[in-house]
Amino acid sequence: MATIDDVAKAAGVSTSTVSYVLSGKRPISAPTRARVERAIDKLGYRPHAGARALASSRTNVIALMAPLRVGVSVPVIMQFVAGVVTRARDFNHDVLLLTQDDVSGLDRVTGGSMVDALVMMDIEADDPRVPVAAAAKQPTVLIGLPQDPEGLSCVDLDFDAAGRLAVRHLVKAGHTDIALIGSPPEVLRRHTAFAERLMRGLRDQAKISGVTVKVEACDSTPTGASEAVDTLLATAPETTGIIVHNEGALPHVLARLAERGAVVGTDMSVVAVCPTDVALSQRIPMTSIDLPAEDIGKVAVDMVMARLESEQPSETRLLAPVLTERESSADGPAGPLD
Amino acid sequence: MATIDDVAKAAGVSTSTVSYVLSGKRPISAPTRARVERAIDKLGYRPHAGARALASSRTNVIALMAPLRVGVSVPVIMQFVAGVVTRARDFNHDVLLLTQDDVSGLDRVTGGSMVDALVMMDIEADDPRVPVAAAAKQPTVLIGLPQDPEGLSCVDLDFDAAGRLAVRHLVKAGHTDIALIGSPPEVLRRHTAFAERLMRGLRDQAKISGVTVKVEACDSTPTGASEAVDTLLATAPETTGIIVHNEGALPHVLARLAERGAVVGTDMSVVAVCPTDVALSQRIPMTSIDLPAEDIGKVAVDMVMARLESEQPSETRLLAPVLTERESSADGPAGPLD
DNA sequence: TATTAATGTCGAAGCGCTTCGACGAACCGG
DNA sequence: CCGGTTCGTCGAAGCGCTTCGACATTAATA
Repeated sequence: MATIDDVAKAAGVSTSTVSYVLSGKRPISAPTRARVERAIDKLGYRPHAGARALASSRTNVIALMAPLRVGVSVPVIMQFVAGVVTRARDFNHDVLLLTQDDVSGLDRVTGGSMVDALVMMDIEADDPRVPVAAAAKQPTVLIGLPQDPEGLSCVDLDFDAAGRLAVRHLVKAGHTDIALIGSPPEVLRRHTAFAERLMRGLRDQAKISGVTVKVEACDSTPTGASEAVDTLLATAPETTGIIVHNEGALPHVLARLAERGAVVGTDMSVVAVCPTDVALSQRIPMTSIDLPAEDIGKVAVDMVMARLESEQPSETRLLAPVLTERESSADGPAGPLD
Repeated sequence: MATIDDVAKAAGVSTSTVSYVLSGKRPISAPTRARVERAIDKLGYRPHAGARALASSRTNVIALMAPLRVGVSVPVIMQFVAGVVTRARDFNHDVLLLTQDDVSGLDRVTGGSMVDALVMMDIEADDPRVPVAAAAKQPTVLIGLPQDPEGLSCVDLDFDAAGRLAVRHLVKAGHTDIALIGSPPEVLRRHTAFAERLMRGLRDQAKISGVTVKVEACDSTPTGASEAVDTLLATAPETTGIIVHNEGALPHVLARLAERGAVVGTDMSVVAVCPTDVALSQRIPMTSIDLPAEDIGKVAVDMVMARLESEQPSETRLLAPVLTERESSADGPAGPLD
């Protein structure tokens, strides 16, 4: 491999000049720059990342912690990941992927200065990674909202507002008996932030609107979905509006409803909280509140890069939920409220 | 951040001694080692990855190219990824994730010595990345089989054998009219290796067994699956055995078959080629040939690490397919052949 | 007991890059 | 026409680590 000195020699300049051509941190005359550039691609020179990291204390790598936990939809995780990776490249950064949610990986990459910054997904209310990340010298952005962000920046869909929006939508259409088919029990047991926030929004709005909301946890399997639907139909047969917040279970919930004779979009209104592509690839185009996973990933990178470039106060960005009406919801027994 | 010199000073030894304690490359007496180790965790010392990379020309990072292409099942990709990441950690390596299939990313990370080795997924017959990887100084393992591996190691399920096995299984059960519902047209257009190999195996065995195999490409959408099923039933109504090689379409294929009145496991035998968990999470437990994605990922890492530790000739490892009978297949019109 | 071989530790020379201060040359206004 | 800028370039000092050769010690061998 050619080194910067080889390039300097070939171009007849000093190494620092080559470095400045590369970084643009000092003015270089056009002819010199041209000579250097010619030498660079004649030799096929690539700066050594480690040497660069050592000298500049910048790695141009960010870490992405994307725990592959049971109960969370893998395609949705990947949408976040894709957003992060894509946007990181726009900032000339690469992504180091950590799939275990252990704290050890975290301080390996931060302590060892392997990365310039951190993005962490799937944050729990009381996540052990948060204090560790807060103590690191690298800026961190959380996708999700812990109880105490400890000065870290956060970004997520405003699930609280999403919950309220979903209920309002159903109430406005005349539904008074509403249910949530939610995350798998494991997810709730972990106090995953987004699940709890949606439920809070739901309940708050239900109280305000004076309607009932029955909550049913649901495994992301055909069986789990069937059970959830069955117990719902058994314990709250008057239900006419269902909110589904579980990408994996959604198709099976719809299938079970069909088997049980409930016609979605007529007898039963269903609002999904999920990425748009998931909403559209069901048997019926679903009325849904979009979970803009890829965008959130991109915003996370934007935020973390901003903090890298200049000291900035931490901020929390909650994206406003957008509900799109499609064919899975209709007016309820009380008729449209206008 | 504490440096190795700080540790040396604190322990009253030279820096090289600290280094040798860390690497174990030279014998160090127990008391010295103890003093050094105490100093290390008193200071919270972490070696600087860049400095280490520069001095040792080892980064302890491997690159994983996992292009997120249309038509390939995201959960399946993630199983490969999970296998790679997990196993890499066993070798004390982290994973740099590249999701674009462009060659530029490839030589950024190899040329810049950002990684020690490479694992590339989703290999096409004539993949432009292959020659580039072959020219890199880092060892590379391909998950998939290009036309010309150019001295690189490869690992994959033996799709050729899988195709033959699937046909043999159906023929033995008395089916003579067999069909494949395969990958999406985009995947075939890209000449993705595994899709073509499965089809080759299928056809070879069909010729040998004297049966017909109708091949139907299939989008991984409800519509795509329905269309595939419909045209199959229209153009080859005598079909009694179907092989499905398309994780995304599988549930929709089964749904459509049900709608069309074909009882899977009785009228119609279906063999899936997919990961076991996918086979088990269908409406019926599917007879399937396992695609051991996570294992393949792990093997890829094992192979690449072996080449890293000692110069070894390249090898191609094709995992033997295993068919597990479950409830989606049964004897056909000609009855069991024994 | 003299000789050789481990064993344990140190010092110093890099690894390839960035960056700071310095310096000559060209350029400005007064 | 001269002091003060600005521009373009250079040299050298690190960044924090690994690793090689050297050098004492101590243990094993004859």
